[in-house]
Amino acid sequence: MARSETRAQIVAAADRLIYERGFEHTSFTTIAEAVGLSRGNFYYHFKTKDEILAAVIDSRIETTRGMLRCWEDEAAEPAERIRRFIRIVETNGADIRDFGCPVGTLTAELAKLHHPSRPEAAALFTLFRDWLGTQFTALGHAAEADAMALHVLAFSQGIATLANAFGNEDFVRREVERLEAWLADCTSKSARS
Amino acid sequence: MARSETRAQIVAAADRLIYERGFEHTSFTTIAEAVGLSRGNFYYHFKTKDEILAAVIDSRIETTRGMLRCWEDEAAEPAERIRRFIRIVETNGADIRDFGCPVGTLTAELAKLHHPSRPEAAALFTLFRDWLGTQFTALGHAAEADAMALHVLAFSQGIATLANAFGNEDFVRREVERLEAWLADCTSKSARS
DNA sequence: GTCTATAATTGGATAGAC
DNA sequence: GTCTATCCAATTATAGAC
Repeated sequence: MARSETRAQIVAAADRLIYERGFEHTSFTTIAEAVGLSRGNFYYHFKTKDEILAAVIDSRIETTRGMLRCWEDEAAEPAERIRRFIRIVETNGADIRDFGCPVGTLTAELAKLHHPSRPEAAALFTLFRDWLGTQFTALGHAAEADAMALHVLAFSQGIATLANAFGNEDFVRREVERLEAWLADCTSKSARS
Repeated sequence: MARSETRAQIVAAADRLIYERGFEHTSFTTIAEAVGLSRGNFYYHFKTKDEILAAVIDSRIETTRGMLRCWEDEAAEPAERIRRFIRIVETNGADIRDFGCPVGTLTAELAKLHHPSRPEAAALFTLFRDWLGTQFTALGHAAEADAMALHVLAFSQGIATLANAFGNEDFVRREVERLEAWLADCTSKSARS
């Protein structure tokens, strides 16, 4: 198989495994087995475990950029775009109940490990933060755009954490509605002014 | 040293280490060194790593119960009690920025590991959930008490996650104020009725 | 109750044949 | 580009002396 193709398969498998089992608990053996590769061959593609993690984070950054672009294409209204973000805790409900938020749980794990890739993982958060900030600026809240972006980000992280802990669907729906009501309130305020 | 005394020391060291480094990344060696004990002696007190985790969770449950009782003693007003809870993200600001919330990060890790002690870790969340629910009921919101408790719990989890990711103090203060404003709004509504 | 010594396993990582 | 064989360090865990 072509070098880049195998590499892509490794990154895809590692991405999923790291999400489901955590970085530390994901071994070379596990990833190699998932791809159907020998451990020896593995080292031809990645020299160290940290290299795989870096590749996975890069891949997630690209995927996230694509998703944000997609939301921009699908919705012209900033408020509707923000709603797309808010609803991912429902869209990815099953995964979040089982494994939490991929960004939040990875960032938390890397913080505890003092891992060198920690800033890159946090950059995933920054991607959402900046994108949400841009939408709030477009809504006419330039001065508080970043604060509002962080609020939405934090709120959805909290929902993800408790959804994972309790597996309660009603709770997720209720909190999403609460956050959407808050957003609607912001929107009406900007429309009024 | 007396059996129970050494055991208590082990649990205290393991508690802190698991919080700072995560459960999987905390080895017997690390805990033994922290207590100043040989690895061999260690097995006299705890047969398996899972046993230590169970003891740590039990200890956290007791500590939490004590903290909740303390808040009840210090504040008679339910709203003030809830405010004590909301402010722990500031009170424990430094730890949360470095290691996240001890309950949220442990629950998330154990979920990914499919660890048998997962329910016990979630019980820590339930402790706060029920206590907050009791306070909201006392505030005259019996019907929505649990939903409001979960809201406060989720909100503070979100703050902890982002505080850990970004290390932003302003953000924490702002979000705590936002949550306190929400609480004040609830209180005024119950006062009016 | 604490120690040293050691087994058994798994982890990351390398060398070299094909 | 993929394999097998191997190394080394760290991990959980046990046996038995003191």
